Amino acid sequence: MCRVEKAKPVGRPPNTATSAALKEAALRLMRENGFRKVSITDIASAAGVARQTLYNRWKTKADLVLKAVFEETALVAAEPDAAGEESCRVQLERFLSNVFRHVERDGDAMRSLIAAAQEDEAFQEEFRTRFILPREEMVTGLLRRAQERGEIGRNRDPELLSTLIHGAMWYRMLNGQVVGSAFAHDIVEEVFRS
Amino acid sequence: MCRVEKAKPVGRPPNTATSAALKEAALRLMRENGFRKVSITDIASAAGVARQTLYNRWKTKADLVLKAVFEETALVAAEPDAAGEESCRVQLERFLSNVFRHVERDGDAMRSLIAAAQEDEAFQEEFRTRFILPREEMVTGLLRRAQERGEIGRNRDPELLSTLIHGAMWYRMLNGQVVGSAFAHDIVEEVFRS
Amino acid sequence: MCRVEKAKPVGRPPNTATSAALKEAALRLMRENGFRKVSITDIASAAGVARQTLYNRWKTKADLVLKAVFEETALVAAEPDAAGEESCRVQLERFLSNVFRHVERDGDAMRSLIAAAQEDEAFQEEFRTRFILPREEMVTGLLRRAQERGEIGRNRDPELLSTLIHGAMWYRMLNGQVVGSAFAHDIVEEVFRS
Amino acid sequence: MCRVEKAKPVGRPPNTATSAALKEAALRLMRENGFRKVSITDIASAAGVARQTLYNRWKTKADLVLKAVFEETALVAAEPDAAGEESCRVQLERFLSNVFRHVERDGDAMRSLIAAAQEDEAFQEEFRTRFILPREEMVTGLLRRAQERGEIGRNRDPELLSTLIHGAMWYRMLNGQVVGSAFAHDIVEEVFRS
DNA sequence: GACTAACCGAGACGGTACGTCGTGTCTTAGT
DNA sequence: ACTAAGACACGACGTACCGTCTCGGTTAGTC
Repeated sequence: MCRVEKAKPVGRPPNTATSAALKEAALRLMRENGFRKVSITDIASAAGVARQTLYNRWKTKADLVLKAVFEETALVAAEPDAAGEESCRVQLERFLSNVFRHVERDGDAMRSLIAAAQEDEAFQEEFRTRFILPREEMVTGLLRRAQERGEIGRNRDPELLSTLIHGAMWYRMLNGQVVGSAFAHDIVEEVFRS
Repeated sequence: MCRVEKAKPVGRPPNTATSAALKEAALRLMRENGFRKVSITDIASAAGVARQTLYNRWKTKADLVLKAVFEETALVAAEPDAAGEESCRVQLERFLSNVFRHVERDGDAMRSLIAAAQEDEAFQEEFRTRFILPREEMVTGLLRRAQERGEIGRNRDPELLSTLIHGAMWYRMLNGQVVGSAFAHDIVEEVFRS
Repeated sequence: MCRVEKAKPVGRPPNTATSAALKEAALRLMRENGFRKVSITDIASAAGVARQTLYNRWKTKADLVLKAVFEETALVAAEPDAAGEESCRVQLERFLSNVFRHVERDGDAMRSLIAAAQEDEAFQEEFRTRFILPREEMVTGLLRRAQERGEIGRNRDPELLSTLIHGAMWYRMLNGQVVGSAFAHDIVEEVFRS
Repeated sequence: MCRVEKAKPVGRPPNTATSAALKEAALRLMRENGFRKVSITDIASAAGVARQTLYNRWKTKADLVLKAVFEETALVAAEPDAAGEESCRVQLERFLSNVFRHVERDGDAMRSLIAAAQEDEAFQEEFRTRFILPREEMVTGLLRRAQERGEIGRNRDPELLSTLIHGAMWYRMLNGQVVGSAFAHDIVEEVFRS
């Protein structure tokens, strides 16, 4: 029998407070000034930390910000776990409203991340796997349940619908337009029309 | 009394061939390496031109590329001028197919432009006015005609549909997925389902 | 017939005041703090100039300092042009006294340069060619004239004597000892003893 | 009454093999790459030892190397203990030949040490006391004996001669020229000429 | 035979300097 | 007036060492 022993770390362990300070500084500065405008030097000195320390933990600025955003939104985006009698339509609208509200706050950060992903293959991949796909699957899953319950027709394609929904959000966001609960309502209306 | 109708230019006029060479170099290099990876210095020296010459004609790298892309796509995106008996559905699908085919070639440039727009207010505005809105209106107009002809219901919202359509395209493009004629067909199917 | 036209410079010419300021700052800082302790950044900012400007003109800090020292000492080390009835012995003693007085002032800089030369082949070569050899030849020439005049014997080797003389100076200098006119006198005494 | 004769060490004593490994690695790396090019990190990892271990035993890289060189050359430079009938002239020539041969091997290390001494007061002092002065005194002593024996005149200054001799060696060494037995012979010839 | 102080490997961390790159502006001289 | 070439200030980049500091684990010699 073979138990996997977790690799025992040697040497001085990284100071978790330092990591936290860096993440916090990165998110704050990025929200204030945008991803591009913030330099690694800025983040490090805002966190009161040597620049090298940042390089010790993340490969790039994008890497750091990405991880920081993940941690923050991990909780926020908790699946509605839609039990009960509530209709999928209502659930979707509430989910979109929540997401859109979040975008109202962190939209600039997201825009910056999407922009950064366009210039960096590896970043793109990680962003997609850890951020985009999970959200896509939430919507796809919800729509599939709606199909099972007969709220939308058998002939509809949940994945295409999910692309349309997220695409609409991105399109508005990236064009500097508002995304709010009214927009969420309109989208749901269109998707669920008989 | 003497009014100056148009400022008569004195001195040596700008060499139009130079502008063309710069645009050509900019587009080529950007297609090969992406917007961010190409520096103004690169473009200028690829065109065999001094950097200042570039600054004399465009404010920024983004400005140059934007103008260059406009000129190239001006012809491509010529309005279908939808006369005749052809259904709007068919027209829309053909239009989307055309656009998508173009995206397959210049998608990287477009992605770069969209990314650049996220970090530059003025660029965003110009990109939106001269590139995005015209395309949006083409689709909106087409859908409105479809509504008049009864191809889609009175209760549908052409602008929302246009956002959904363009959004889907952007979403796929920015996530590094293919956009092809099959995708165009699926979208049209969804939009025109009764 | 082929006349060598001197390469006509194009573009904005380097600002000579900038070069002068950099050289001056470099020499001053090096005299105050020593070669190693002075960073390129220090020199550039002391001269009120961008760091890149320094890199545009000299390959390394050593390169800059070397050139600066050359220019300064070019005049100082003007050959005695030993005309007249004065004995070579007197001429040599005066020459050494002059050099030693100079060392009293710039000895630290010279020590730094010699040190730097030990870690950099190319620097060593240039230092040797442009600084050391000329001085060596002055002494060798003087001794050769002394030989012709019968002030020293035919069997003596001017080059060996020059090595002994300069070596003594270096040895004292590099060991932090004083080199003064008394030392010059003692050396000459030893060299010219019958 | 209890006087502490020597502080009795408690706890685990330093591993002597570790010190030896560090010294060996330091000398080897320095001979291969020169003093400046070798970092403390390099030495420590070449010896398979943590950096801190090095700092526990020596204050600086120079300190380590200096000590290591001392130990190695302590034996080499064993005084000729000039007994017997051999003339001082022969003894000096043999001594210089030995030293010069050693320089042929470890000259680069010595050059590096001399260079390092120019930038570090304390290092200079230690280098001088423990390395240079002993060698100087060997030569001075030898010359004084030569004077007593009448091999050189009463009016000569042994210390000046020693400075000339060592200076010549340094001068050649620091200028990247060879120092060999022929050079030793020439020097002795000059010193002992009547 | 257990205790305990020092040793030791490994790596975190704040610094400082490095050399390179790109941007936007400027200064020349030549067209 | 435009162009080619290049100077220049500025600011960010990623890397390399330095010297110090924390960890966890290991001895060697006393109690």
